[in-house]
Amino acid sequence: MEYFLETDFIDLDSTFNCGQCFRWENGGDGLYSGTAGNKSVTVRQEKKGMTLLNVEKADIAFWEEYFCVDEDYSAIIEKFRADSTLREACGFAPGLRLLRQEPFETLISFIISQNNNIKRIKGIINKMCSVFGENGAIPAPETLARLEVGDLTPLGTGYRARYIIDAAKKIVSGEIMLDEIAKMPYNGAKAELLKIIGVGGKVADCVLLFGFHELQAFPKDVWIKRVLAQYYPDGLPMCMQGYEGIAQQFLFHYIRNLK
DNA sequence: TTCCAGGCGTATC
DNA sequence: GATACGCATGGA
Repeated sequence: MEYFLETDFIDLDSTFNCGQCFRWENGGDGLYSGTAGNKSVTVRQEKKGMTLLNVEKADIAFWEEYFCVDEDYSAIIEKFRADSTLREACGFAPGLRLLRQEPFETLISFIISQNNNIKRIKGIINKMCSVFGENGAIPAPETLARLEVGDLTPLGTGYRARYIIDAAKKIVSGEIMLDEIAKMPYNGAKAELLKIIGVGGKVADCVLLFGFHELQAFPKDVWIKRVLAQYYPDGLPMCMQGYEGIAQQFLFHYIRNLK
């Protein structure tokens, strides 16, 4: 069935291409096809929201959650206007919205992302899903935990192969419990994620922000470090407080697309 | 050929 | 705690 998912405003192009997700493809004419968790859908850009083109009724709630339809961005962006740099970044892509992604998929994706570029990240994740996943979804932790480094290196994961396997093993063994992390405050949740080999502060913050919707997480990658040095040498402005992660994403998308 | 990419582990101080 | 270096891979 088709379903109109109403939001205040969401720009699918900047939302899917701002580096938070890796599994959406632009089909042209305002159409995008993507996979999240074990569900796939095609969406069409609308003025206020989007139309889900091939969705089952039972999955509508899932996509409403995924697209965070109840987040009040007009209020958040209004607060951000107190800072001139952030005001420009929001003006550059006013319809950019954070997604609420599946934690394990986000964890594996951002382990792969380290010291890598977005195009390659997408390719590696897509290969991993088609080779080891069911129906094109990200492989289950149990599947990845059974692999050896040599099984993954053909995908191009490079030295990150052992990190991926370590993450999967710690989840299968129960040493890391994503359901528990979801309930924990930011600092404790981050400490748990840091137990995984290959997960440092930046990857942990990405997982918390994109996978657990911890909006105070502020991932510091090479691009954002340049932003901090150039625009915020004395720290982040007050107007970001509580929504540092959303601000980060506007800034990241802005700085990457400046000529 | 060298440099870089949504960094991190390890060694060393 | 800070800093230096190596690391797989492929595109520029």
